[in-house]
Amino acid sequence: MKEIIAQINKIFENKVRLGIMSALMVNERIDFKELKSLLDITDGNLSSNASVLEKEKYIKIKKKFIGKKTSTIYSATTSGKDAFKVHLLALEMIIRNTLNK
Amino acid sequence: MKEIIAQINKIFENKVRLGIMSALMVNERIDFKELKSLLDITDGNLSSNASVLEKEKYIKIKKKFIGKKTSTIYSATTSGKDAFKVHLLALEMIIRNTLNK
DNA sequence: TATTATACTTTGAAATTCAAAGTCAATATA
DNA sequence: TATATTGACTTTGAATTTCAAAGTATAATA
Repeated sequence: MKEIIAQINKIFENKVRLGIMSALMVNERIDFKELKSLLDITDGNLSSNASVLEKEKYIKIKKKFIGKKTSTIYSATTSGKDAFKVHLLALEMIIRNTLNK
Repeated sequence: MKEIIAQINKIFENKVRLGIMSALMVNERIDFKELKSLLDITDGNLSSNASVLEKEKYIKIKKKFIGKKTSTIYSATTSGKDAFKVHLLALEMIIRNTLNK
């Protein structure tokens, strides 16, 4: 049990960050607006949680110009994807040992 | 996506509480010592997180005497089990949509 | 040239975390 | 028989985290 719990990554415990990572596993890149509407959260919440993931080097944040407007593009790093998989596998084990009991 | 994320229960985001609930889904009752060693956490951490679950009525905390020593016994309530299942099903959907991609 | 809109970021009050310190009864030791 | 010490927790509070309101910067519009 403790071995599985130890695989739980504190950074991914937060549901916004869980959502960001999940979205970035399926989509190679997503912009701010899209991610915000996908997760249905406030600007501040997305921005600050994305910063947490960036600080851990789990995602990359790039700013581009679409015409004259800026656009912020998010993508997961390889280490972010790997760390997230470890986290999900731990959750999967917990689920497997818990449901249908 | 937001519909799934909305099913994530803030109380169960914390890994100690996730571990407590998971253990109490599989075992009808567990005592303090057993749970502490199962999760490998400090006394204070177990005690305060169990209190959070009790306040939500997700678990019951009973004190018994084993000889002349007190023993604290934890068990999940029906509503606790139900809430935990909802949480795990949401995680399961995220995992299913995320892994092997 | 205001004013409003777009696209975020920063700030900080409120909530949460978790180990150290505290409580309290039982038992061992001097 | 005082008085440590142990066992089984609980409480406290400093440190960290959360997240929406306020702020910033540029562009479009009236």
